[in-house]
Amino acid sequence: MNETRDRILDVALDVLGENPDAGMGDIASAAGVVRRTIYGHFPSRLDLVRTLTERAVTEMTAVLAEVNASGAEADAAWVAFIARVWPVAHRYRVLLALRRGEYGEAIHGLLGPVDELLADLVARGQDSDVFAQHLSAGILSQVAYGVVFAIADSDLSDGANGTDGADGADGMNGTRGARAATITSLLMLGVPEARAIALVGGDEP
Amino acid sequence: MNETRDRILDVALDVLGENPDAGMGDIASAAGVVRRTIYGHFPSRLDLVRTLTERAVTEMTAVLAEVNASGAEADAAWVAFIARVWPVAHRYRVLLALRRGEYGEAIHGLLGPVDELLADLVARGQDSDVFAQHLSAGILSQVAYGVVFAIADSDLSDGANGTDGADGADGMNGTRGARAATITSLLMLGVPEARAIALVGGDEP
DNA sequence: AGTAGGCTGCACACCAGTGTGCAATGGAGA
DNA sequence: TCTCCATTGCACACTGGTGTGCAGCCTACT
Repeated sequence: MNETRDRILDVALDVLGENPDAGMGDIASAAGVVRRTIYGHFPSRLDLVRTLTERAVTEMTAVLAEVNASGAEADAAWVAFIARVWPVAHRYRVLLALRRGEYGEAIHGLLGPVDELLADLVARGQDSDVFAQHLSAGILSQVAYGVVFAIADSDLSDGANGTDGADGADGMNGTRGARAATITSLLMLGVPEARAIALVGGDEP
Repeated sequence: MNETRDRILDVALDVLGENPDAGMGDIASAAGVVRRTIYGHFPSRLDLVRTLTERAVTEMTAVLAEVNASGAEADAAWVAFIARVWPVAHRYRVLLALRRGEYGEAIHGLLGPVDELLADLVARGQDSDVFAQHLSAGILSQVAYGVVFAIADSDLSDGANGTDGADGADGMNGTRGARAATITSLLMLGVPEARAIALVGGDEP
């Protein structure tokens, strides 16, 4: 039930990910609904953004916790993480964008769990000497995370971004992008190129 | 001459770098001036932002052109570039922030020269096999550039951010940050860790 | 058929930011 | 001292976004 509410959330995730300053009007029309309707589901814009962030954080932490508990080496866990996250990378991009948006301060707290799990993973890799130590785990994880989504933004041209956000397409460039993003982030984490390519599957050049 | 105008530009660079949505009021008070005064120098907010961007682009392209023409290998040139840019990294951060701001579209064109020079440098490195080729030169250069300033943002805590933005302090953490940012970006560009450390000077751990 | 609930399409009030006009102030140089 | 000029401190109009109220409508369910 609550089909409309879900669609609003879905669309808002996309719209705000692209432009954190998008107004209720933009979100509404993108969701094929009138502005007034959104206020029927969310009392305020902040409330919508908060709900949105909570949902994204929940999904992210689930993936991270699972990958983190798999017992794999940190670099392999990182690869698994990117592989799991990549198909909806443009979705989670909102986590980056919202920090800089209007009430980024209010949102920042919600992102704590994600930051923590990412830092844990990187710290684990640094402890077992598979990740470099030029930067603290906290900063390194944030930057690596940012790199992945920066590549997601530029590489896959987001495909058809029409009215409905039906994203079933893991198209070819999506796969290529995933490979590039994984390798690049691994390199940045200090994993040697040979090992990175081995981890990601040494297929095509 | 035009001391006030210069101070406005300086301060605006900082303020907008931190928050691209800052209003004329914020900039004015940060510059120790009343809002009305800014309109005496710049007819509109867009005009201020454009002037600002042009100035930043000019300085950046100067550094890049010089480093690019030095004849050094691409990785060494990159190191020189970061070394030159780092002391005022938080200043040039505006180039990243403005792309996402209100009229990022209008600004994007101004940044062309910087993007081009960066991509040239990276492409040169890829051609001579010192940089990795998982990503196109265009994307790789942008991401590496972003990484450097992301680290600048998080590492040096921006020091005293009081009323006047007098930034004479290249303090200790600034130097450490520069080293970390250079190594990290080199790793991401595909330079082996040993070579990266050699390039940056293999001093302390 | 009747009814309930979600959606619509207006109408507002409100606020924050932009850009302008104009008189007053105050300091630096002729 | 007088004058210029930048800066100030108001005033205002305008815009665009938020959030609310209310009457109507349309659909699904009974």
